[in-house]
Amino acid sequence: MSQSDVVDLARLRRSCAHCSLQELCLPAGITGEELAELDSIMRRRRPLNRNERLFHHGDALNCVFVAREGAFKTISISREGDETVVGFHMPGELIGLDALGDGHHRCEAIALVDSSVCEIPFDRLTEIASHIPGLQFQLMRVIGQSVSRDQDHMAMLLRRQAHERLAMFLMGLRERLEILGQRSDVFRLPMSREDIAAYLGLALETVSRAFGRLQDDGIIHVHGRSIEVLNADALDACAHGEQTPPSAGRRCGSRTQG
Amino acid sequence: MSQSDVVDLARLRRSCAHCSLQELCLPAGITGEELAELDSIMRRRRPLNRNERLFHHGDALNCVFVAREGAFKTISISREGDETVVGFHMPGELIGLDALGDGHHRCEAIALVDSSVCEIPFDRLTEIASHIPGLQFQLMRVIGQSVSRDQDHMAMLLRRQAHERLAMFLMGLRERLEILGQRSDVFRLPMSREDIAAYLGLALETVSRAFGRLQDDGIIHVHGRSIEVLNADALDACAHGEQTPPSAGRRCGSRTQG
DNA sequence: CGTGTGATTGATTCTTGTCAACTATAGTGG
DNA sequence: CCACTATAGTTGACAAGAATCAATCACACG
Repeated sequence: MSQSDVVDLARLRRSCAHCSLQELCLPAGITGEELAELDSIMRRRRPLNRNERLFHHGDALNCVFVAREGAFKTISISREGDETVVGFHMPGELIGLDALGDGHHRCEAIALVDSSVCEIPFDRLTEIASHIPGLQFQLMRVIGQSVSRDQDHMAMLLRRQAHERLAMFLMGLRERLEILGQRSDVFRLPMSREDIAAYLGLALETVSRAFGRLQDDGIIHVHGRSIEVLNADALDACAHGEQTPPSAGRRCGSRTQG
Repeated sequence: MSQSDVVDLARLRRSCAHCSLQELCLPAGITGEELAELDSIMRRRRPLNRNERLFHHGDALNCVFVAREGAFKTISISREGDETVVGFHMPGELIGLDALGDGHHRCEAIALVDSSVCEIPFDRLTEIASHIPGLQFQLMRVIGQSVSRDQDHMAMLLRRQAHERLAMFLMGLRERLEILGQRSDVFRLPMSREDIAAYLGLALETVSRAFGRLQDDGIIHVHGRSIEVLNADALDACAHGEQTPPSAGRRCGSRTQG
C-alpha cells in the first residue's frame, strides 16, 4: 500500500464517508471505487458567513449543495417583495433542488449562522448517477424526501392555529436534531422570530406570543433563541390540536380562561 | 411496410406521441425506438369513476400515473382525521410522486370526475430512464416542476387573504387549461368548494364568500362550478394583493364600503 | 315533485394582524 | 469599564378577517 493510497482513504473518510452525505450515497450499497468517483466531483466550499448567499434567485443550476455545518434558509421573494421562507436546512440536508424544474433557482439560499457546505456539480452528479444505479435510486429518494418535507410544511400552514404551527415546527426541528445526534431537548434556534414567522405564515408578533403561550403552558422554556423542551408529549399533542394532553401541559389551549 | 407496422405506429400515436406524456418524454429528443420502449411499459388503465381512488395512503409505490382525461385531487389525512388537499391534477400531469421519499404513498389520489389515467411501473421507468439520458433528464424536470408547484401552493397559503388565495388558485388553473389548449376564460371547476377550501387552507364558507366578492368586483362570473373570467388582468392583480387594478374591477377590496 | 347534496348567506365569536411602545441583548467606541 | 446604539424580541390595545354555527337556497336525481 503506497503513501498516496493511505492519504486518499483518509481524504475519503473525511470528505464523504463521515459526513452528512451518508444519506445520499452510502446506504445504497456503493463500492469504494464508486464512492471515490463521487468524491472526485465533490468540492468542499469555503465557509460562509452569516447572511451570505449560496445562490440567488434566477441563478442557473450549477451545483446542488449539502449543508455541513451551520444552518440555512431558502427564501422566495414574491412579486410584491415580501419574503417567504420555503425551508430551513440543517447539516446533512440538500439545498438547491428548487432549480430542478426549469434549471434556474426559484429561491435564494442564505446562511443563518456561520456555515459550510459541500457543492456537487449537478451535471456531473446526474452523469455519474446514470451508471451507478444505487446512487440514482438514492438521488430519487432524497428528492422525494424534500417533496415530503414540503408537504409537511404545508400541513403546518393549513387551518392550524399559531401555537399549533409553532409546536409542529419545534417537533420537526427536534426530529432533525435527533437524526444529527444532537440534543433535542435543549437547543438554540439558528433563525430569528421573523424567519419563523415567514416560514409559518404568521406575523412575527404572533410567533412571539405563541412562544409565550407554550411557555405559560409549561411545555417549553424560552429564552430568546434558546429553547428547552420540558414536555415533549405535550408539545406533540399541541402540534396536533389536542387541547388537554393526557400526561401533562396543565392548560394547553386555555391561557386566559379560569 | 407491413400491416403490423402500421398498426404499431397508430398505436404509438394514440398512446404516447399524442398524449399528455409529451411533456415527460417527447421534447427530450427521444428516438422512435426509445419511444416504443417507453410505450411498451405504459399501460392504459380502465377509466375511473368519480370518487374512485387511484391509490391509498400507505400503498407501496408500484406505478406513477399520468392523468389523461378528467381531474384528480391528492389528499393527505392528518392524524386528527381532517383532509388537506395537497394538489389537483389535470390531464398531462403526473400523480404519485409523493411516494418517492420512502417508497410508500403519503397521499390518496381520488378522481374528482370520471377520469382515465396511464400507469407506468416505476421500477421499469427508472430502469429505462437509466439508459435513455433524455428521459432521465425529463424525469428530473417533471419531478422538479412538481416541487415548484408545491412551492407555488405554499405561496398561496402564506399571509394572503381569502380572495387573494382564490384569485391565485384561479390564475393557476387558467394557466394549466391554456397549456392543455382549452378555453381559460370560461370553464367548469371539477372540484367542490370544500376541496378548494381544503386546498387553500380556508373554511368552505370563506371560499364561497371569496367567489362572491370576486363576482361583485366584476372580475369573474360564478354560477356554481361554472366560472367565467371577465377581467383576467384584475384577477391577476387581485392575486397579488393589489387593491385597485388599473384597467377595471371597479372596487376590488371594498365590497361593503361606500 | 320531493329529496339530498352542494352552495350561499347571515350573525357572532375568536384569532390574528397591525401599530405602537417597551425591554433585553450584543456589539461599539470612548 | 461603561455608556451608547442598533437589533431582536416582547407585550399591549385595537381592528380586521376568517371560523363557526345556523338557516336558506339551488340544483340534480330518482
